[in-house]
Amino acid sequence: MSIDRKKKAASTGPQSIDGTRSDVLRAAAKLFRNQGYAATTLRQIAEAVDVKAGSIYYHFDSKEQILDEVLDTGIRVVMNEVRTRLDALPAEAPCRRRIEAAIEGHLVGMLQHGDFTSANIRIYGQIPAGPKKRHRAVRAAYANYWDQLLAECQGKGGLRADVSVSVLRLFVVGALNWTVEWFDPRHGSLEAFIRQISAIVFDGISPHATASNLHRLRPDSREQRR
Amino acid sequence: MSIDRKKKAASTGPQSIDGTRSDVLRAAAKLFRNQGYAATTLRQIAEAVDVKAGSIYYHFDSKEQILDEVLDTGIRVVMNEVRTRLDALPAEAPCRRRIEAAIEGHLVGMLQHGDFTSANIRIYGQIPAGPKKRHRAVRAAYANYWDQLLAECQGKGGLRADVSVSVLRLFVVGALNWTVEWFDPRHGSLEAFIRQISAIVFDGISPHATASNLHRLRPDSREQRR
DNA sequence: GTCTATAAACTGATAGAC
DNA sequence: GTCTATCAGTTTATAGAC
Repeated sequence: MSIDRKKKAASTGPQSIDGTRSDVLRAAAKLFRNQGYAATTLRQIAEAVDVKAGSIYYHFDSKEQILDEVLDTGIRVVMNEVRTRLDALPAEAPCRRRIEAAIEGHLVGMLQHGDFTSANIRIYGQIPAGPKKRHRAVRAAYANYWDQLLAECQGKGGLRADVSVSVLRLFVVGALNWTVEWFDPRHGSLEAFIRQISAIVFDGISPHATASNLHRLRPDSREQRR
Repeated sequence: MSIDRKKKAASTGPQSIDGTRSDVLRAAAKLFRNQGYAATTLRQIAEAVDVKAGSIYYHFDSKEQILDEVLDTGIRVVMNEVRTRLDALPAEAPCRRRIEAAIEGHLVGMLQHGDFTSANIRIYGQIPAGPKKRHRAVRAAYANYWDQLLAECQGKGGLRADVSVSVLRLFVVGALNWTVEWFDPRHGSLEAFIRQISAIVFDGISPHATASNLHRLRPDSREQRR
């Protein structure tokens, strides 16, 4: 029996160094992401970390407490990546560079902690009222962080002014959030992906005179305009 | 008892004219959206349409069959709105206008059938393998529809060429999908919203010389560039 | 810290009356 | 078409042994 445990723990790899408690959170995030909160049973979480269901109650008071921690982690890892990059920029950095740094941090945070961030995004609209209300403050803080960045840039003329900051933030962060659902590292590096997404966010899908499509500016290959 | 039924049916409004079967689908879509598939019980669906749980099995073979129809409806209503608008355009319509029509159709379809479309987006990643596999063809057909539109435009130079069609489609459709999670009609009309979203999708968040921010082009109010 | 055993409630689905 | 009654299985959470 203890032999079985050691074997499984070894196959679980270096994740187990933090102990059962963190293992439960990681397993829960993955299951919440792929099945939803209500559909995930404590027995499934327990089995994933090679423990019996009853043992979980030594580390957590309830299933809802596990949910609380998974939700908060999903936002905090992203916020940390964004804040780190923005704090590293010089104070006089132009808006485009600052927003690029925020986009990069958001994407890196999302894609490197996919189970926590994807679980957060997927299940937030489906959880009970209690956890939803408790988690709201963490979400609001992150939204506020973006709003301040964007509002400052819009005030300086570094951001389009015909759309409100809140709509810009909801659109951009929403679009970034969704990339975790379809980004595939087999189709290219994360760095290249970040550059592409940044380009679309800043300049849209319209054709631009970039190095890779300059040839399109020859009149005969241009689409007819009206 | 039959009095109670009539009273409830009247309060349910004109939705009931299609009969219990459609009522079940509408109620299921709403519950799936807000609680997830597994968390929604047949008893909850039954209660929402003022019927007993056992009665649902007269109209549907299983809970999974209800899921199948809710999922398919969520994509089909959107695809119909998009196709209707594109088919109404003249054959020589420029790419910008065609893509604008697709964006408008997608947003109208999503926001006017919010429970079906939001349920689809929210729970697709969390449902059992059977329904997921069955639904895949409907999703692929819609993705293909966008890909053909975008590929044709990119070939004509009507779309930026430094990002692949599939990434452009995934980003744009993903961003549009997410708007159903935050669009609030109290903050403005649907028409104005569509114009704003189209503007961001085509030209990005960078400042532009539009009528509403021309004053920003005065040199002294412009952000310092480097 | 983890286990077993169990309580109390709920689940999808079926059978048969009306 | 809808109802009631019920089956067999599952759920979260608890109690107490080790």
